[in-house]
Amino acid sequence: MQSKPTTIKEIAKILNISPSSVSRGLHDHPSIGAVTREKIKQLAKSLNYEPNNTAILFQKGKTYTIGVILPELSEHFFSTAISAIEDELLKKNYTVIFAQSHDSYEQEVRLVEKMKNQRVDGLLVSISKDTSKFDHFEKLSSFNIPVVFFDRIPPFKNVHYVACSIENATIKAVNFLLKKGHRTIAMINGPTTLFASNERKDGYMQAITFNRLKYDPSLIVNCDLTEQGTIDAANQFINHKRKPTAIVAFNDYLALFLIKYLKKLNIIQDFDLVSYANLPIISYIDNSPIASVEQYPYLQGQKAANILLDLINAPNAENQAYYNTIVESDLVINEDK
Amino acid sequence: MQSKPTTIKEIAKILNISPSSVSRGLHDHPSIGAVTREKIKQLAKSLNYEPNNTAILFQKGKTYTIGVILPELSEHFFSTAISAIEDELLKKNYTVIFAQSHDSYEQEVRLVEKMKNQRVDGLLVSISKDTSKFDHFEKLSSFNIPVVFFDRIPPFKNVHYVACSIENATIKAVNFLLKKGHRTIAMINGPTTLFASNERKDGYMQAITFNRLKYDPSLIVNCDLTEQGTIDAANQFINHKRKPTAIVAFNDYLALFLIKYLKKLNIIQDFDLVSYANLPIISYIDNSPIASVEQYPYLQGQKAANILLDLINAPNAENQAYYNTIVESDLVINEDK
DNA sequence: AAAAAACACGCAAACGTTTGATTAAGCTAA
DNA sequence: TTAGCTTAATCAAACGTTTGCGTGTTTTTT
Repeated sequence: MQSKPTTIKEIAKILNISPSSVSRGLHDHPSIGAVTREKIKQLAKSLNYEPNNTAILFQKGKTYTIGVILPELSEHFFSTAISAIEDELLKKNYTVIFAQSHDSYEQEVRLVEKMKNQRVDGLLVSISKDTSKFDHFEKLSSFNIPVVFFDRIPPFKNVHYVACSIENATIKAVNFLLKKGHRTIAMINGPTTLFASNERKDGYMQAITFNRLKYDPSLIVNCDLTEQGTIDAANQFINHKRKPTAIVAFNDYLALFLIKYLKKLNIIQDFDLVSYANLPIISYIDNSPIASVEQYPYLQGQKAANILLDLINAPNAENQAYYNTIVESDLVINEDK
Repeated sequence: MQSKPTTIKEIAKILNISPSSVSRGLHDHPSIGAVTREKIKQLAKSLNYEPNNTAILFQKGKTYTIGVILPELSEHFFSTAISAIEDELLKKNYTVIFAQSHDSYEQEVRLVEKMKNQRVDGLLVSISKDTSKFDHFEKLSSFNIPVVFFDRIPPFKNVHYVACSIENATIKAVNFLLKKGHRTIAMINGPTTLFASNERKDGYMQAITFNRLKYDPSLIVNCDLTEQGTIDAANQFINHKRKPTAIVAFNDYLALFLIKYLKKLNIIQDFDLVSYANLPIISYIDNSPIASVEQYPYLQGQKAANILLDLINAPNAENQAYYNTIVESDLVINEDK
């Protein structure tokens, strides 16, 4: 028994009134009398009437749907962020559709195109590692589809974005290590192509120079984020003429590789580690970083979602300022250490 | 400059042909001549024509959209599963919308309702911990919306599902421990209300009795999945007259709690641990479980997605059998140990 | 050369809902 | 009484696309 869903027309026919009256009745429009309104609502209920969303969306030219494009959903950072986005948008009765770029620029371009065809009301994006051109996003503005970037953002200001101040956090992190007495602090950074790598480097340099120490460029090593890359980087420090006593790792994944390797060499106790939080359970690990930069993915997701809603509902889509929101990241000290 | 999107009608008007011909031309319908077809396609391209999806969906009464409802996206298991689902459905040009029940039955009911209103073509669901009634899903079948459950499935056969054989995996796990010489094996199980708990218990009992050992019910302790609950359970074993030499933990989260506690008591070396994999990096932990039951979330997601597509495109939605797919889970031995 | 078939396209309805314009009836105030 | 107002409802168009059916023209077949 495949009951076709009830429609407004059917209700109208049964009640011998017009479909428009039914529509208005269901929406409490003042021009429908109380008696008729109740009759409509009761019949609708008893027939299990459910508005046909596709019809409404089509009619209104609005989809109440937000697209989310991010590199990799199975990374904890992103799954937490999108979890927040969904929670936030559900409250406002928006629907979330999402897709993963898998860190491929071409895929990202395709997905943006697809989202546009889906007529999303707006887009939340964390860009792929490969993305250095942004035409595919600019095209959206001519269709009046607002975009808010989060966490992985383009390197310029004239877009809406939410991100963490990795630079400030890095300053805090290095200061913390300096205060603990460390004088030779190394950093295993990400690829130079990443904006995030530059921020870390800048923060590091600022902290060092502010404390009137000499900045030694050879203490920052870039790495490709793989396990082998991390090992190679570590080797440079271990054999360094000024052997560091503390290491700042680009993220928790690198920190894990590093810990594993240093343990194997049995020199883990020679270093204090600081990392940037991606993994929830890293604190359970022995010899885990003594401090961690928390980037608040849930908060970032929340804020990005709300900014997007603001933009969608802004009356004057014209000449409005760009939202450039910075979520202050915090240095979380691992108590056990 | 907010260019309104081009429509088929406009193209038709410019070319002085009917909208139907344009539509057919764009779809390579045989009844449109090659010349006209090319003219249509070229103009469409130059005007940046993009089909209005909402109109198409409305017209076809199909949304090419799949809903996914799961308890908690930020759990690694689920983010991996949905990652697979998205990858799989994107290939077939379906769109994914999702929502989290946050393990609340009421929320789940609401979400099912919402998905139905969205007119999804099908639903993939991992049920909440609280769910013991299933009317909200049964309602869907009268609207011809197929549902495939994965991982967290209802406790009966007359639905479509994909899940892991936790029972078999548990047998393997216990056998593995027995082969290692353990004779007193404890289990920290989940709440008795969970189907997953019963499976583990059944597997445990089968392995024990098959090996002609005596089953001691006091060696299985149920726990509420919290840290304190785990500690309470552990204490029962530690003070047990037959102190176990191996412990099977309900999942990696419990294993973490357990490891932390046993380390604190400095008796971690007295136990061999086995757990069920939820966390990707648990193997990096010292004293981590010596073996782990892998439940293949990516594979489960893939299979569930494909089954759903089969159901959606099945010509005879009537009297067809239920897909009851079991993904064999494997016991992964942690090599380092 | 006539009949049949193939081709190329147009017409109009349909999908379900919303909404501006319109109307008819009853009521109020001068 | 009559113009004006309120109330309660209807009408019809519109959103963009698809599709069954019809039709006129050309080509093929016999």
